[in-house]
Amino acid sequence: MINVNKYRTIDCGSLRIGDVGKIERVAGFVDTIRKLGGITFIVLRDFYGKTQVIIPETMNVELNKEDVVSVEGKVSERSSKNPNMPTGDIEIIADKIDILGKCEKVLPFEIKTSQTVGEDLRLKYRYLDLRADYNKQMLKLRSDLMQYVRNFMHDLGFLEVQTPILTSSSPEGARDFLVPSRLNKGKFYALPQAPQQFKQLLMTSGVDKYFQIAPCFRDEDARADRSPTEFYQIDMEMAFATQEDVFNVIEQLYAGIFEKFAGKRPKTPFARLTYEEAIATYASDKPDLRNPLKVYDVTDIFKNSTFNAFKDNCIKAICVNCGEKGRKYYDSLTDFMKGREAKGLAYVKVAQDDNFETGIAKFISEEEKTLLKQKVDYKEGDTIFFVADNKARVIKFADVLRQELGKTLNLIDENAYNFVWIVDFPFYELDDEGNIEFSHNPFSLPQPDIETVKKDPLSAKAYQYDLVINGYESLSGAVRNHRPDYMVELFKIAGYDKSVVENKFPALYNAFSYGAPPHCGAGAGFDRLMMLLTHNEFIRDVIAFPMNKNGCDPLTNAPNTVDEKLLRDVHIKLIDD
RNA sequence: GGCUCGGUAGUUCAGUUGGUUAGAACGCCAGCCUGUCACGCUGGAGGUCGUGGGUUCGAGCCCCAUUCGAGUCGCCA
Repeated sequence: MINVNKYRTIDCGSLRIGDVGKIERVAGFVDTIRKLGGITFIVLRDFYGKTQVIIPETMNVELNKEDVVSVEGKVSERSSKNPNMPTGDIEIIADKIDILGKCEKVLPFEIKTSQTVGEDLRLKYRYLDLRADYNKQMLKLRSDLMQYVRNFMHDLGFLEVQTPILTSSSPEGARDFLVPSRLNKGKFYALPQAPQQFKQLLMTSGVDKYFQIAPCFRDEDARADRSPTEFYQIDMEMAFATQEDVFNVIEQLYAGIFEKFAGKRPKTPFARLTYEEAIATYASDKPDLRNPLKVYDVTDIFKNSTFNAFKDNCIKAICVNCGEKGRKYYDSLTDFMKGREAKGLAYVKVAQDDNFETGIAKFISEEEKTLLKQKVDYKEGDTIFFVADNKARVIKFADVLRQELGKTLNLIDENAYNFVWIVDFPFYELDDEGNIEFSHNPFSLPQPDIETVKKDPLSAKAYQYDLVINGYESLSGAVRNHRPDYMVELFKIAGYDKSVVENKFPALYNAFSYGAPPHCGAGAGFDRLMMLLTHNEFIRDVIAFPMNKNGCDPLTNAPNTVDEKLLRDVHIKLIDD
């Protein structure tokens, strides 16, 4: 793979016992130095591997860790082999050493253990951090994955099209990054939050299948699993297609990806839940189905309850066997829930002969017990947890409780991957003032049809879908609304005039007025996929040069101030807040 | 913007009720060591305890302010 030249004749990962006797030259970074009296062992590391080099006493060369050197010498069989490294049977007896780049400074952290170091320091010295094996593997995986996706989509006849980076504010909901225009005073470009408009315009242009591994920009706050500022999306769209066609392509793509990069081909087709089912059964629209726990609505059972917290509230229950966990565990769960702004956490334990013990046992009547048995089917040894509050809050609490129980009781197989489509998202919802609002995005096709939606907007569904993997929203897509007349109707229901559609989304509205094919597609988070494949819970660990939580890059000091002159060029004057 | 937690050696951390000269591990430097591979052994250097103020005879520890960082909520089609 490497170029043979004056620096090296072979990489550091390839030499084997059969190469003994050859004269070879290797180049790389000094990984470790072990000096034992007259003999010095160094391990040389390049992108491809590591090779041990012997430096004879007679050579008299001063080396530090991380020096970049080129070494020539004879490949020899080791007298004590190391079965833990691929090149462990051999070593190179150095004959000549050229120091190509000296590491003059004390390293800010040890390369091997950079994962334990504070993130800002790692990012400031990202070029050192990336020298670590795990980061090189990450970069390699990223490259291979990108190549795989590209080949797969291309082979299926999808056309890769680059869409603009400097564009106009798009109809997504996040804050835009703005770029001032020098040639157009007072005007701004926006960086795309996704190529949404362009891919739909491509459909209108007659492109049949489009894809792109697209950079997306959103000026929002970061999370552990969410990169601020910029991330990559596998973006695709198909004309004259249905939801089933998209599912089919995505399932094949993901099955292939997980077969190749995770060693396990998931069963297709993937499971499906409607949004309603997901909320009812798992209290989440992105449930981690590796977690077997279910959430039961027991509001009706306790409508006459004497327990204060249950009065006039929505109540959800989770039933689980907590094994030998004692009082301390229940207290810690209560604290956890209070930390999430729940008022408390009620529970009962099911003892012998289905008797209820501890917690709120004395508040539960025989009748309620019977109904509870029918609903959650508890067994001896189980604990039934209850959360009570208004409906929206109780769903949130049941969700975090279900996740916490799954985690702390080790109910989740960390090596498993679980795929589930969440379909039929509601089209509209009520906002806090009781007005009808779009629930997600207003540009998907309503189902079953426009007439039904007009009659009963709140029960209307959208042809909108997410693919959830292990509780992560990994992909999101929709059957798009390609009918301008529907657009106007749907906006009208949410209280927007026709002019809003025409003025705020002129490109799509106008384009569709010239005849557009029905189309649908999806956008899949590339970085999220990397996290799943590497079992990493921090998105910044799967990006070559990530920004920190505050959208800063400590390495390049971005974002930074600029010269007054540059500001004048783009007609910008800074004001003090 | 809110909430929670944190900032002590190059790095990761410990530091008791407020009490002498602030410790450990790894890294770094020097010496010893010819088969190590997380080499080993001996010694050494390295600190404005984030910053400012306060309480106190005395503050790494208590109080106030401030700043930086992590997580989270808001936000994130």
